[in-house]
Amino acid sequence: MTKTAISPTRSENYPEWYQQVIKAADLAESSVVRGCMVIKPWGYAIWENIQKTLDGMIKATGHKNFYCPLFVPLSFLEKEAEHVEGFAKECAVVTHHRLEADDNGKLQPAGKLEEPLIIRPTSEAIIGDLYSRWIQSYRDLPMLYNQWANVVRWEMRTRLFLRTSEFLWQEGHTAHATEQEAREETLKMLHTYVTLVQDYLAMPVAYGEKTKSERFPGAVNTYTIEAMMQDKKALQGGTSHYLGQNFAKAFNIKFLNAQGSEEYVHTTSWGVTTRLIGSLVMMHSDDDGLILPPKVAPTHIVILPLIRSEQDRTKIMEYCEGLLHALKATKYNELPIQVEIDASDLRPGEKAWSWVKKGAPLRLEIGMQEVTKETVFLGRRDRAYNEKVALNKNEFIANVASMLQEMQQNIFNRAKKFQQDNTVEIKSVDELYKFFDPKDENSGGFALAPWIDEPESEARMKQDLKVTARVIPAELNGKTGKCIFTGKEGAPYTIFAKAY
RNA sequence: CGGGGCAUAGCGCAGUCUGGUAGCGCAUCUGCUUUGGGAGCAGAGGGUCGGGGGUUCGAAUCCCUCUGCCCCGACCA
Repeated sequence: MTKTAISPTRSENYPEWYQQVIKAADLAESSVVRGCMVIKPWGYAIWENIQKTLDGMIKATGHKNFYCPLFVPLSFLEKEAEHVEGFAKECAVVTHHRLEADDNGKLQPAGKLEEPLIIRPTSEAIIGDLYSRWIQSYRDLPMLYNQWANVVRWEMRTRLFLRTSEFLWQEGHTAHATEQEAREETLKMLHTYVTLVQDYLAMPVAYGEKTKSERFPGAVNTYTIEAMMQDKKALQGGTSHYLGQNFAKAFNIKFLNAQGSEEYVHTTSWGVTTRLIGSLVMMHSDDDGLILPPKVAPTHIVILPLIRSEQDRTKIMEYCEGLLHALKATKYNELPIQVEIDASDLRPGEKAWSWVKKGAPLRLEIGMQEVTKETVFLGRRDRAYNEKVALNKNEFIANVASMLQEMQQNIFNRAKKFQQDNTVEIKSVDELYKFFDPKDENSGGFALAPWIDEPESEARMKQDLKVTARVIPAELNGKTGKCIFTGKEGAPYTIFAKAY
């Protein structure tokens, strides 16, 4: 029986384990403000790494960053009927612009606004208004902009990173002359997200189109990336929408084409959020805490000096500094390797465990033995804690980048295997009900079944099994079969799962 | 908005039924001893018991009221 750093373990209580990992890794904590979180430096550094990588990808595909206001006039939101219906219930509304002390000295809102302002739940509305003025001619198209921002959705129930009232994201908004071009853009960005999560966050995903009921309010088509967590539930990691001319018509976004006649543009929008950090935690971590894929880790290698007697201090620290500089001069994933010496005076065991819980990929314990023998004593986060090895210092430095890459690949492979092992093709309603057996806690996963998208069977699954249609996997290239509910032919294979 | 809970030290809790000087664990601080698998011992600091009102000689405890939060449901990146 081995003691784990995180209690409870995943098998004992998965949701509580998730909260404890976040706490132990010092990623974030909940704020005094209901439903909001404070993202702490280690968590924010992960977000900055995701941002840096994705921002590069967004720019490489021809987009430019801009920034729009936090506030959206209420009347703007009203313009697209489905859109407002989808978001109305979760809007935070600003009605006043001043505070005045009342007779009891309590501050009261004063200065009522003529028109209430909505704190953006998403920015289609305000950007629709901008684009209607910015776009006049076919020469203005395509308009390819992205913004990094915070948004607020007043959710009923919140969980750190997975669903908070305020969250950080990027939202791309593009306008195109033709439907075909806008559709290509939608899919291009979907694939950008697939690359980001798979190659960078080491998260295998199923990707493709959403079913009708899961569509973004106001979209013609919604595409998604869906990841499987270690409790076999699905988590939507990002979306890309083809909005057709819905927003163009609502906001009057028109252009003169080359032939001199007026047309509505076709728009898209796409986004990923700080939720990615939540899925990263739930997909890769273990009962000892966070496990970070090296590409996203703020610190790749932590050097832990073990100073037994003061007379050794200078020698050990010099050796550590030398190691630090040599490692910093090496590159992984085309960027300098991030190395840190933890010189805090915690006890060795405690210090090492704190970095295990934070998910640092490599730990180097350095004492007099290493100094004398010119070695490093290495612990890897993808191996057991006590599986440490002594390696020649120079060999380690020479091989460190490939070691990190091997870890990155291992982490992806392990998650991929888990997803594959828990994805099952379903041929009948009976099989579906067996797969999601409510009496068996270990049941479930991704059920791949041919299905005609209609409300009756969808409601039935949700009611009986708490299961929803997650995605029609694009990898199957439109493969169809006999709908398991209606028996109709031509039903697209669809992934069903319990979802976050 | 429906149903159920909770509010006591920085964090987690006991004490409330049955009223009688505010407790425990962790964390913090100090000292000594330890240190290559999460240290031990000794000591110290820290709370108008969520707010307001009432009953009482006396209220964390009983009554009224207000506020905030959590869980289950509907909503959701």
